[in-house]
Amino acid sequence: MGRAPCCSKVGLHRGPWTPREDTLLVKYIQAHGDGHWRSLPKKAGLLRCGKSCRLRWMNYLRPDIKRGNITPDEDDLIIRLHSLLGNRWSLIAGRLPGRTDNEIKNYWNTHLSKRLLSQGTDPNTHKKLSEPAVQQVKKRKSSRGNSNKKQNNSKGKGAKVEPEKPKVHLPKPVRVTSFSLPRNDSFDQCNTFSTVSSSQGGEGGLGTEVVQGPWSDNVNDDENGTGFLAAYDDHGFVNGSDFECQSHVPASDDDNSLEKLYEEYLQLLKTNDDQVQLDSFAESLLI
DNA sequence: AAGCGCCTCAACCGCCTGGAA
DNA sequence: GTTCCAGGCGGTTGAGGCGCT
Repeated sequence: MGRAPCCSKVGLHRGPWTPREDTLLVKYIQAHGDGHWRSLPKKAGLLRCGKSCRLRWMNYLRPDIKRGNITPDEDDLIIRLHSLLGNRWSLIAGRLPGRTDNEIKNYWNTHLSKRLLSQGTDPNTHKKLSEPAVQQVKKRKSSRGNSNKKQNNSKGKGAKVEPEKPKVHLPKPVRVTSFSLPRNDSFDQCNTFSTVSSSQGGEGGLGTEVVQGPWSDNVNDDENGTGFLAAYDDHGFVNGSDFECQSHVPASDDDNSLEKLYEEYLQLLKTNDDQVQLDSFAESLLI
């Protein structure tokens, strides 16, 4: 018995949000708070599905969101958290102040997984790929621009040749309830480790601190620049037990706090036996 | 300059879970 | 104990931008 859609799609707007819709949503939430997503659109005068409103608010309109310019340290942290948690984007996002799961998921899929592949690391297992696999990746990369360049193109939906899809090799994700890890609270929790929020103006109001635009060039150009990925490979982060955190970029408050954050997680792992490492780690994120 | 194809990322979809009835 | 509802999550899609030929 299939579940009915979350809302009737009839007569509802879809696709990109207009500035007017954004304004309506923001004004409503500022006045009444978020939650009750199903009834919210109606009350706010929006012809949108409640889910769509929630997504828009969570990913783009919340005042505490910072967009773009993922720092190399955040980059590093995402990779390391992913090696521990797998595709549990919401958990990873919860550890990165101002970042959303969608943003991190996209960033992983478009940048980091490719980068790991090109470095000879399996983005799913975070283990070294066999030599032929690495060469295949490089081949594919270099073949870009040739007539045979169609690979994982979503536009060719019909005859989609499945490239190796990322599979999670970790236990089933633990759902984070709004009680155990509410979004905003998670930022606060992060801030117990870090001072990030104080520097990014979370209370700046809608859009005042939102950075629009492409990802930082630093990130894209960082392939070998800071060397942290080389360290990643060399230290085998997969088990989370035999590498050392390294600060590879000039230390700012943000960078240090991210390092600290991750080190705390590592300590949690180190203090438990191997069997319960992941569980403990996951639990630590939920408290 | 034009056309083609890839890349990015905002948005959607379907499923799952927890809580209320 | 069961069913239904609402919220949350990860996976997937596709429009638009961009680079290459």
